[in-house]
Amino acid sequence: MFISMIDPQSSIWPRWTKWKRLHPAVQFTHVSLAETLDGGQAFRWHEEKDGQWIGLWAQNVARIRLDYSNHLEWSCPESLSKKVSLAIPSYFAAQIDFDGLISNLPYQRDPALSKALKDWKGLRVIRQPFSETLLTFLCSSNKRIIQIKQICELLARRLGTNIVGNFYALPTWKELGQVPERELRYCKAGYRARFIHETACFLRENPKYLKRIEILPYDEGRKLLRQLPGVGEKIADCVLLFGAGKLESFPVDTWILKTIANLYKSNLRSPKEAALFGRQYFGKYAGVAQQYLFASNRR
DNA sequence: ATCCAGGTATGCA
DNA sequence: TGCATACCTGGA
Repeated sequence: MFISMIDPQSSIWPRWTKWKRLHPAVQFTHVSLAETLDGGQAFRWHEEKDGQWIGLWAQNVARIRLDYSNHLEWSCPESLSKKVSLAIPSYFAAQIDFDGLISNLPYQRDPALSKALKDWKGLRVIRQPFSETLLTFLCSSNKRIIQIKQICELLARRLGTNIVGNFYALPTWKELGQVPERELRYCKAGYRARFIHETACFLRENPKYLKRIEILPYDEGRKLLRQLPGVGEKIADCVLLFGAGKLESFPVDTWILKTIANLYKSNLRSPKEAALFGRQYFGKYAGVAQQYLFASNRR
C-alpha cells in the first residue's frame, strides 16, 4: 500500500539506461527487424510501442529500436547494464557481416532469392543461448509462433527465476530436472511436456552433453541433438542455426517445404530431401538463405 | 463445431 | 527407407 503502482523508481519497474548504438554497428529496416525478432527465431520479444521492442534471453533484458539511420540501438535495466552490454553484440551476431555472406549465395541466377534479399534487407540470423534455444524449439512443434511465445512465457513465470522487475528468465535444464511433467503441462506445453521432461532427465545424467554439441561440427552436433526426445530433424536444425551459429543448417518446416517445391523442385518427396537440396544448392550459408526465403514466402 | 498449426515417435509394409 | 497415425492445446 506504500508503493505507488506507477512509481518509475520503484524496484518493480527498473530504471533504464540511456540508448546506445550497438557496436559493431548493425542496420535493419523496420520490417527486417520485426522479422528477426518475431519471425520464429526467438520467442521472447514483443513490440512495446511502434518500432520499439522489448525482449529477454538468459539473464538479459533489453529494449531495442532503430535510430534515424536505421542502426540498432539498445537500452536495458540499469542493474543489468554490465551483463547486457557484454551479451548483446553476440546475441545479434554483430561481428558477422551478413551482407558479405549473402554475396556468396547464388542470387544472380535466382530471381526469387534475389527478391527476398532485397525485400528483407538487414534480416539476420541471431545467436541465442544454446540450451535456451533447445528448450524453446522443443515447445515449437505443431504450434504457431504466438502459442510458442505463450508457452515460453508461462515456463519462465512459473518455473524460471526473476531477473528484474516483471521479467523472468526461462528455467535452466538443471532447474527443469526438478520439475514434474505435470508442471510443464500446466504451462500449456501439451504432449511436448514429456519431451521437455525426458530431455531434462537425460541432461541431468549427462551434464556436459549440450556444451559439447555446441562446439562440434554441424553433422556431428546434429546427430547428438537428434538423440534427445522430441528433437527431430527440423528442431535439431533450428537449434543449431539459431543457438549455435551453424549457418549451413537448413531447417525444413511446412512453409519451406512448399517454397522449395514451388521454386526449385516440383517433384519434391520429403522434408529430408528438401533439407539436402537446400544445403547443396545454397551452400555454406544455407541457413541465411532459408531465413530470407522463409520471410518472403510465409503466409 | 471441426480443423489445423513452423513436428516427432511409433508401427507397419 | 517410406508412409500413416496419434499426440496437447487453443484459435479460426
